[in-house]
Amino acid sequence: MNSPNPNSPQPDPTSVPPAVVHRLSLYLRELRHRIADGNETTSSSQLGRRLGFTDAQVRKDLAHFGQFGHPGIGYRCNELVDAIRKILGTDREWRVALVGVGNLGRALLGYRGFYQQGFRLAAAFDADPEKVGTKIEGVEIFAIEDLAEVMSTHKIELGLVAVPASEAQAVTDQLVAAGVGGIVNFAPVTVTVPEGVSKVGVDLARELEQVTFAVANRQREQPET
Amino acid sequence: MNSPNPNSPQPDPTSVPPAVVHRLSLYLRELRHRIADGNETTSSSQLGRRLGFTDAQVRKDLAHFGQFGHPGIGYRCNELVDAIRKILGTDREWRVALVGVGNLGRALLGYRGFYQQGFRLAAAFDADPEKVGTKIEGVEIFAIEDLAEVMSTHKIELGLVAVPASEAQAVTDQLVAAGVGGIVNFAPVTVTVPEGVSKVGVDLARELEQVTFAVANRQREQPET
DNA sequence: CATTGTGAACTTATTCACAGCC
DNA sequence: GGCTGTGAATAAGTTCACAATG
Repeated sequence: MNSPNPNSPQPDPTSVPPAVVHRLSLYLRELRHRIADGNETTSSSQLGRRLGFTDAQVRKDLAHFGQFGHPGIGYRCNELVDAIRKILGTDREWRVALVGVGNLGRALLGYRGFYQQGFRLAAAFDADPEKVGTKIEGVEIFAIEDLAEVMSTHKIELGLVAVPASEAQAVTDQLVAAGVGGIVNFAPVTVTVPEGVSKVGVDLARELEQVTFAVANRQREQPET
Repeated sequence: MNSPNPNSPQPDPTSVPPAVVHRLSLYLRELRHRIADGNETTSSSQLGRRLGFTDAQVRKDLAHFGQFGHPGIGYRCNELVDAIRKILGTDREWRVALVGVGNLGRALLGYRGFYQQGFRLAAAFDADPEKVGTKIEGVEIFAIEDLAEVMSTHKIELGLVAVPASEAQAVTDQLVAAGVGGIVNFAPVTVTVPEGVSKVGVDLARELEQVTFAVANRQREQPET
């Protein structure tokens, strides 16, 4: 191990466990906070302690992708941030569309965290003709019928699905047909996507259920996924 | 195995892996959809196929908590829904408070899925004096200074943290001091809670990062956590 | 001398496969 | 025949522990 050479392991990324990717983005977030606090370097044990993992876990996770540390020193925050962004693919901007401008959809349009991480909400869609043609948070709202065309002209790569459960699969199908690479589904239903399209589900009530289970069973705090 | 007897295994719930609890709430959601579609029963293989797991996985997960199935028949949907709700602790109402009535906070106040699953948003808090005293979606907004008192008079058990990252730890501490059993943290920072309090983190940008990783590395669809 | 990266040991989770049942 | 529950087998993930290093 000498000067960081991210080209050493570089394994088949298909074999990286999803849990590792989850933690990676947690490391990224924590590194940014450390930088904001004026730190130049950090270590696997520091990162681990802060996040509820062991130091070995942090190192093993990173080892999937290369060598980023400096023995005796730890990790240089900026260096590691850049490396993780590259791994996650967030070292560039991504154009994102939202479908469903309800309560949650509006919140997503206004969420500044997306912008800060390089996600550009370039278009929104809604079935309500009243909303079509208006702008919310500077994002124009289009009719669902125009989805394919707008997606193409705006070069959208990712979709956020924030429609009622009953509409989620149909909307997902349309996004996929329009060539989206992945979606985040906020509807409380499991949608299916073809192979080669990726998918993450966020269900707010389900998150609360994880807490009620723990409270009802008086468990101890879980590390953050 | 005969008539379901949920009292057989009934193991130390502390030993149940978090991943099992995640899937449990997915089973619950899917069961409800099946009931809504008019089905009386389902099977581990049907549930599994729909959700992207094996049938054995579904059965093993349930086996942590008892015996709920009927050989040759499968699971009676209503029966299993009741059992899972009991396990998750959602067989009763939970009183929930929201801290931070910004974009996301307002969306959470208006989210009907919470109500449907038995979560009652009984109070909201915000630092902005303009908002204090008003109501959004029928929920009254209080000053953060009054948090402890309001939490107690409204018998709040769970908290939703939807404040900026810089405030999240302080708010969490106040909720914990007010006796909350668990929190869902929407701020993009890892907060710490004492043992005995449970915590779930939801970071919208992180969810998108899981997708960009998959797209950037052309992976295949992941089963839903 | 603090800290990484990593093989080996261990632990946990998933799948297999089949007896028992409807 | 179809399906559950479960012990045994397998696979995956985590931690240990230590040689290598700036």
